[in-house]
Amino acid sequence: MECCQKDSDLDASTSQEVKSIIDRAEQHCKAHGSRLTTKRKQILSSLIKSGKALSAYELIDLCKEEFGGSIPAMSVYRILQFLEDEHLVHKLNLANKYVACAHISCDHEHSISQFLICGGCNKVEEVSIAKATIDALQLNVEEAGFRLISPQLEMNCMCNDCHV
Amino acid sequence: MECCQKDSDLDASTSQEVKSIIDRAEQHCKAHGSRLTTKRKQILSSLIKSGKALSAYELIDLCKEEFGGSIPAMSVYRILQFLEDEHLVHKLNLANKYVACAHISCDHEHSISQFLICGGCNKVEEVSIAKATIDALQLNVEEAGFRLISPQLEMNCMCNDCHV
DNA sequence: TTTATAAATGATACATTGTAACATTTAGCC
DNA sequence: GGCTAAATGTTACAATGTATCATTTATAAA
Repeated sequence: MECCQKDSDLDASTSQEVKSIIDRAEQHCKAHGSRLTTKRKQILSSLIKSGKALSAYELIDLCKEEFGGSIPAMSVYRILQFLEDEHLVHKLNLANKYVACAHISCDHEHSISQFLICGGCNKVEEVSIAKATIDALQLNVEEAGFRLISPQLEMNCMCNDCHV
Repeated sequence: MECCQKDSDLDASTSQEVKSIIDRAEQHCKAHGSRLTTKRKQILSSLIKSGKALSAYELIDLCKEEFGGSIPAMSVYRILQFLEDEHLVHKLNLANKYVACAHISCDHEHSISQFLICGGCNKVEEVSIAKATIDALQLNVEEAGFRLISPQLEMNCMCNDCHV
């Protein structure tokens, strides 16, 4: 098993695990001279706990449910932007949703990820792509006279739980 | 050169070429028991002429400019849905925009496409992916317990014209 | 040709998503 | 404490997308 691959049946992480990931995220921010504030922690841990891709407005509801106070939409978008800049969260443009990075707790830089998004329950798996596959796609890009900007592969899928 | 590969400097197709593609699209619809109405032709030919990815509202403006009468948003969305169902148009979810299929004039079924979307000018290239590459991605999907739904790869790029 | 029927389009109102601009609060530092 | 910058709140609005019902248009039957 890879260093940062989670167990298959571990979508709903225990609060202990969540806390550990948040701690790592906080260290990461501190090292970068930024701060993981309370609200930012709330958003991030909501994302981690859910194990799914969530929209900004779904996160508002979830945070209100779980932590009480309501966070305005504007703040949620700003916080998501911050978390994305810190590489703690990925924005999935296919679904207009956000998902916690699967690699917060590992030290290594991860390369291009392939995101599998379940159209039924919005569960997301972030898997890594073989270098040869990336190279093949990259070659297509260059041959067409383009350059890659956000090297992140998103695919609309159905997970086996949702697919009847 | 492949059967359906267009010349590199042919983004703004001549009206003759557009007409020819529209004719093919009309035949295609007739064969499927559907109709390519005037409004549907307007939307499709606007997309073909532009050679870019356009949003629904950009299409409204373009059609008004070019054909006079204004098409309500609701109709545009319905028409785009129709054209997508007929495989004449692809919806690019990354950009919330629509692009004419590059293969309207070829008979063969085309496989999974890789869409290169320029973040500067929204120019789009639709290229085909080697089977080995598709298989590699597909394998990742299955190993994660997912099934592919819309096998269409979209990538945020910059074209060489926009990239300074 | 006229009439019934379904398909296509129009109109209205509204839900959702996202952001600009400015005000206020909070945290860190002297 | 008091200063400064960062973070969050508030308001208003732009952009995108859809539900619902009304109207028009095309097709086929009488």
